[in-house]
Amino acid sequence: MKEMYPKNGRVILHVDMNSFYASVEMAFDPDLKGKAVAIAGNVEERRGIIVTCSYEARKYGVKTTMPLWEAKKLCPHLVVMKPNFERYRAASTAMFELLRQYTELVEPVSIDEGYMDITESFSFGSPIEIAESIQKRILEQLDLPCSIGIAPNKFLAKTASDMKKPMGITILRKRDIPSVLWPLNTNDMHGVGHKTAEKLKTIGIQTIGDLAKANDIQLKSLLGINGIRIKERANGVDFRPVDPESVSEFKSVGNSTTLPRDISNQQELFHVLEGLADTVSTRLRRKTVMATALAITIRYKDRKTITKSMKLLNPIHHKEDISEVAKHLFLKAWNGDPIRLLGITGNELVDQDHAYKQLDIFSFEKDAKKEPLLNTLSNLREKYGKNIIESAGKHSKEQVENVGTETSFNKDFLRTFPEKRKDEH
DNA sequence: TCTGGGGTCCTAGGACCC
DNA sequence: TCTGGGGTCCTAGGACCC
Repeated sequence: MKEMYPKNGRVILHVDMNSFYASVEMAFDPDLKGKAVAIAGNVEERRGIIVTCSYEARKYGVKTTMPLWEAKKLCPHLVVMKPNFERYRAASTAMFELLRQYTELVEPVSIDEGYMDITESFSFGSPIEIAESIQKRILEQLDLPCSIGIAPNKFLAKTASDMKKPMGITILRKRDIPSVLWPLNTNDMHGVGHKTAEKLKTIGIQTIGDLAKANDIQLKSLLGINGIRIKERANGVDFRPVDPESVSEFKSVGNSTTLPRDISNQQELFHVLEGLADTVSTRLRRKTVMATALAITIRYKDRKTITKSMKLLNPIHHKEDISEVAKHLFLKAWNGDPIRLLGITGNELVDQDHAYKQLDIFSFEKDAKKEPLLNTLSNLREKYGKNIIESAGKHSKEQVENVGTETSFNKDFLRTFPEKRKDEH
């Protein structure tokens, strides 16, 4: 089996859990086995959609992202459940622990799938023996089905795991590419969605094989750097390493909600924002990070979606601060129309300890940690116009100190200000 | 009475700097 | 006699994925 791969080639597995949420519910309550089960968001409200469904439900045409009412029409006896994320997280943790018994090189990509680099794991057997062992043990120990792809890189492994569901094991070798990969339509490719597939059609590219042979210049002008990348993938080229650390390097934390009805009353909307800020605050703290930038999302009833974002002078994680900045952004973005969805996202996250250390360097007030940091850029902008650095520079010393007492911002601000200016030349 | 909620990455224009 | 060519940062929006 080993000589199947080039001497210095890698062996990558992609482990993909089959209809994960529904399978976890069935493992939890075996009475559900064999039934048409669907997990749906917003079950008791309108606009619920199918998040995952069992293979029995799929037989009736029920699909992921389908509106709930439509799924019920197709399958009247559908068992609809709300998601139990704690259960799924627990199952996910157990699954990844099992994978790590074969190698440390395990990269979770989402709650229900991950890559493994088993190039050095030959002591556990051939790649296919390892895949069989993993699949069998996940089924026996967790009562959960999965599909596994075996290939020389991530893209091909991911493609392979998708080819046989449920409970498949598929090997995709480089030499299989022309016969297996190339006949497929481009939008079957991971990384090519509806829009890209449509664009590709305009230059006569329908299949992955067409893409593999496409003209670089034309692709680049049509799709930018992504055009080149998907062409490489279509040729089975993908050098991305399996990175076990990537999972802990999250870059944003957000919360959004579709309102039970479209709302245009500002007080109600503010109340929603406060709830979202509370959730984001809790999630930030749980991850012991703070946000250095904040964004809000507004979706109107015609589904037009806009975002408004802002970088902050200091990292925040208190709900009061998040709420305040979010409302500020909201008022700048909202055109007064009825709103369907609101969201808040914290971006440019920094480690909490690191954030406090920075405050210490600026010899921040001793009680700074007790009081919410009402010293965001938005406050200062509201008081002193849009360019706080410039306008503050024109204030007298007393005025600047006034800013400080009102916003508990003074020392930080005064020390940061001169450093912001680069040397003249 | 169509289309949730969690994310990542990329692009493009304007401001600003040297 | 009004104007170049880098570069970074910020913001908005789009595409994609599970």
